[in-house]
Amino acid sequence: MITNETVELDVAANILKVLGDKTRLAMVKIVSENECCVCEFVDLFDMSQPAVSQHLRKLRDSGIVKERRKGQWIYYSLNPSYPYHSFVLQIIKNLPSQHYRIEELEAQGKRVTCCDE
Amino acid sequence: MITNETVELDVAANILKVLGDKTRLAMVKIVSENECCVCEFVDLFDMSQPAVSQHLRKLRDSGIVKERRKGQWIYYSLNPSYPYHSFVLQIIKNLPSQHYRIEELEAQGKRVTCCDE
DNA sequence: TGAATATATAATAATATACTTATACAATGA
DNA sequence: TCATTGTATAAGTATATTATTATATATTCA
Repeated sequence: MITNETVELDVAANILKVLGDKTRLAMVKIVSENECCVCEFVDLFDMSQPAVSQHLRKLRDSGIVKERRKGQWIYYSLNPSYPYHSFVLQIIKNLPSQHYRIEELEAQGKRVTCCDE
Repeated sequence: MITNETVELDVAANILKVLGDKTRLAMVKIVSENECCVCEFVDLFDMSQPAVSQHLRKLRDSGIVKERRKGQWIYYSLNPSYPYHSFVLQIIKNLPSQHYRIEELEAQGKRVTCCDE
């Protein structure tokens, strides 16, 4: 749901800066559709694990996404308690779904098993 | 008016990167409400003329804003023919109005006279 | 407890960004 | 035509960003 609250200029600029990177924008769209863990991003983006971690840290530090540890894995998802969550949703809603990427991972057997809990 | 067209990920990331700067985001919000020329931005942001010009160039090169020469002055405004115009509108619609800034300029007599044409 | 796996962090290097100063270009008006 | 004003561009510099490599931390399991 999209509300009509105004977002201060500098807050908005910071959010847009964090989202203004192709990798991070894709990450945000992906976690808005599927909870996802670090090693899956490594596969999805064909990128080193530290590089992925550092992008995720920016997203986490800003508050846009949150993490949830499950055993050895840390799952990332959109953070609905983020004060500017609806602003983020509004931005990503017109991005093409990235669900097909998750399906490709599954087809390759690379999706982390998380069917418990 | 906001349409529901999807915006490719890398296109969106580039737009967000351009808007992910406080000065440029303010510029875009301002020109969405008032056509504005370079020297006015210099006053508004208390910033050097070349710095302003370089920000405007990024906005112009991306297609987000357009320019119109009027005598010695060059006026900037949102570019409604930009293919992703509605995406930009959607982003800036929740930013606080910057019209008061223009009114302050007017009160100080610093608004460029553009009452002709 | 120790090895294996998942993730985070630190240090570093390459590149990008956003200013500054100096200068060029364009339009106006005496 | 020349001085003035508004704007753009070029060159240089300081800082920020994003990757890499190396290492640390955390969890699981034998």
